[in-house]
Amino acid sequence: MDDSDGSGPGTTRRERRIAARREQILQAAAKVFTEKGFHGATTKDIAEAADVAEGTIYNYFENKDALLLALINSLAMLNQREQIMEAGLQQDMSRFFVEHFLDRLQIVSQDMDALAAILPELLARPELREPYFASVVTPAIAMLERHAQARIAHGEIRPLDVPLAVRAFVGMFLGLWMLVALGDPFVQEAWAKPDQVVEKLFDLIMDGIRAKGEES
Amino acid sequence: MDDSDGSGPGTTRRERRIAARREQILQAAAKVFTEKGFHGATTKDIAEAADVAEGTIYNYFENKDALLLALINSLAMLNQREQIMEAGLQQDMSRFFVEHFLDRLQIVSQDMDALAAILPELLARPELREPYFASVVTPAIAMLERHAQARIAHGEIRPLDVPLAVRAFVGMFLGLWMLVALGDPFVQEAWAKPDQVVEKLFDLIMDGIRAKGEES
Amino acid sequence: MDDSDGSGPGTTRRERRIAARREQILQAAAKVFTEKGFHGATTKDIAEAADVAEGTIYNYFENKDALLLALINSLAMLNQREQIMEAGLQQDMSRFFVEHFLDRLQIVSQDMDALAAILPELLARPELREPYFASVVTPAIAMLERHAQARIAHGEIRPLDVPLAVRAFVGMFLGLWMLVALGDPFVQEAWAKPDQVVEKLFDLIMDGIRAKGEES
Amino acid sequence: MDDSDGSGPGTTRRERRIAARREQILQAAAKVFTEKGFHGATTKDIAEAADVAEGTIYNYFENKDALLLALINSLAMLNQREQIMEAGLQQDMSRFFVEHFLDRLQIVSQDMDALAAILPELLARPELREPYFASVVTPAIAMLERHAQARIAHGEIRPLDVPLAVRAFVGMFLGLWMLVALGDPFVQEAWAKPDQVVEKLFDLIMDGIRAKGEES
DNA sequence: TATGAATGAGCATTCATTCAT
DNA sequence: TATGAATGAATGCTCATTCAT
Repeated sequence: MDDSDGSGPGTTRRERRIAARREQILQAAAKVFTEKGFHGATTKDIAEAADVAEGTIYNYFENKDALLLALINSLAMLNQREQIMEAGLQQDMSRFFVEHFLDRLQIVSQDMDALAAILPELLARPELREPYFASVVTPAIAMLERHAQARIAHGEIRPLDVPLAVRAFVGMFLGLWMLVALGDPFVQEAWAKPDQVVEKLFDLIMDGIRAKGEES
Repeated sequence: MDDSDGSGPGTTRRERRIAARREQILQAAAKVFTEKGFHGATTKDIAEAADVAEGTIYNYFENKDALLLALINSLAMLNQREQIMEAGLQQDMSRFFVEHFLDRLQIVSQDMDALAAILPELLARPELREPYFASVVTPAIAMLERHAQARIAHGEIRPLDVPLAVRAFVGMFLGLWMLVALGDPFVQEAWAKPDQVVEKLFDLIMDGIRAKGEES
Repeated sequence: MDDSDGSGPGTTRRERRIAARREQILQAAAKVFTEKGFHGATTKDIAEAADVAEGTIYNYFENKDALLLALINSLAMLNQREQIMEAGLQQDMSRFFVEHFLDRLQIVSQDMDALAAILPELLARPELREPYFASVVTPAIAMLERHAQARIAHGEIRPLDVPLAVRAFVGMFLGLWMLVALGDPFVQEAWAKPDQVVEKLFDLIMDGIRAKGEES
Repeated sequence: MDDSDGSGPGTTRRERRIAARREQILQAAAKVFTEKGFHGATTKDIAEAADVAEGTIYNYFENKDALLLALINSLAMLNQREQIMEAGLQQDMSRFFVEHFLDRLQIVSQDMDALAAILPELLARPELREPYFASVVTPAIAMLERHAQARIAHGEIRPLDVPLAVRAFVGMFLGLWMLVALGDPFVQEAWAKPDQVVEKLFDLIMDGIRAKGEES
């Protein structure tokens, strides 16, 4: 009804205020979930962290579960980086891997704690798993499969079971992330100065662990 | 109070009865945690599954958390298979990897659901992470590191950053397991007929993904 | 603030606007109370039904209870039909009873649902009962008592305990109404084609149920 | 498992303890509902009135609604007096009416307050009305209809529309009860010394209000 | 006046834990 | 030891009411 300032296309001041409040609450929820886990976090905690009354939460989210879902979806948005990866086909593999991966690491690191708060619920509750898997994991894997196929066609990667290899690759990073989440000090440190680590991992993935003299 | 039979060294009938009861409750807890997750499981559920009164649980375990800890520890016992692995150094790598891995898969598959029930709590609660990490993850990684070092010394594996490589390896399996837990149908199917998959993974790990003509 | 037109004696345009708004909200409240009961109705419901913001309600009514009281009072206004009844003394009893009763039935039927929504609160909350009883029930009964006295004086009704008889009479209709409210299908149907029913009831009231041959 | 005392057929001590506790809570609920109405009564109130912890209520009743339903059902048991009424056919009408009615009044008076607490919910909530109507009202009316038919056959009551007459009769008492509940001082007093009132009502019902000289 | 977002007291219900039997 | 009824603190959520715009 009131969009008299030119602040944005299709967003009134009211809509922006509402979106901001929603975000404020969502961030608070992410913070508290991260600190105490989903079950350990009370709506009171979240309200306090958001500097809002408890009831206000319910003006923006149906219930506590809806907060979790919204958080999952916001993490899912990381996926919109897909384009970069398609574009990455131009680069040679080493450079692409290193650059893209470092880039990705930056992003994931920030959300790692939030993910660690969400993952438990994801594992424990099938009804949350399906939408998450469909909207986050499936597209990411599909994109990597296309990427790998292109590299194979281009002769950079040898022909192999692409779905499995991609999942092994994705799994490796998921697993390394999990080691961090579980508190492994080695990976935690490595995560801190990632350039060398990423290079070494690239090496492992490209050439495997076999000694030179040996034959497969 | 009663050790009049010679039934075992250091275990009276009473002690065995107690141990059996404890195990009965623990198995029930594992079952219920698996089905409903730690938070979804009530002590009432567990008592019913164990065919025991609610109060009886507290004669064997301090509280609900203690059940979780005991379960974590019992999963940690998988580690006692370590000897096999040390012995495995005699075998050539391919055979060792395949055999050991298939073996392991059998065990892990059985406990996978229980782990999926426990992991969320592990991730959410730092005070549980530390003992778990120390008693399960650290020894497993250390053992693999020793194993890898031996293989390097033996010239089967090329010299590399062993701690990182081992963690990448462990992470890969953790990550693949997580994809199963998250519901990825491809890995779930692959998990079902593991022989081929294991072989392909071995291949990937040994030789990497690089096309033959290329040079590192 | 603005009474510049001569629109009515003592009512400015503003006052009329205010009264209209009040009525609009009150009707909405009646509707929602009827549908969901007093406790089931939220101020949000009422605001939506009145096509008004929630806060606006509080510009016209102190609180939710005040809405109920206003509704009670508006039902009490049915009482202003009293004059008709006094006038009814001219008619012979049968005609008066039938005509007046049918008339009344029309009115009551419309408000029956609203009454069913209000009555529960009336029964449950003493502080509401008193004003209602004083403003609605007492005058109605008093008027009927005068009417009955007149009929006795006129020789149409035999001398009897007027207060009791009137209450038995009033009670009978209240009770029949309650049977409808409780869902009795027989009375509900009878309510639908009232002419015959009213005649039969008149008969019962006038002559009782005793068989002709019998003596009191 | 333990019925070693001869205290009752098929009731163990445990069962009796449980039944007693249930009754204790139910009585407390009746009391609190009566005082504050269903919505005004909190589970905390009920627990305090029953001298029990809040949680204990839920060991005996599913939820607050179940308390209400149990109360409704316990009032429905008044109906088991039916036999008396069938037997009452032996007595002459006047005596039967007076005796039975006085008897009934004693009972109803005691439960009147509880009924006043329940009725509002009955009126407001259709899902409660149906079972109540089916289990309490329908049988009572059916029984009175049979009774009336028998009296007609016996020549004590003139032929009339039995269903309507019975409902008018039932309605009259319901209505009088409601006037009491609404606080009418006259009926309240009359209720206190019922002998005369009952006789006068009998008179009204039997002979109607028509003056002797008049003709229908 | 009208609005509707913010508020927070209040409530039904759950469930781990205790303890008398 | 085993039992399971009793406990009551803790929690998610509702909704009448307020008040800044």
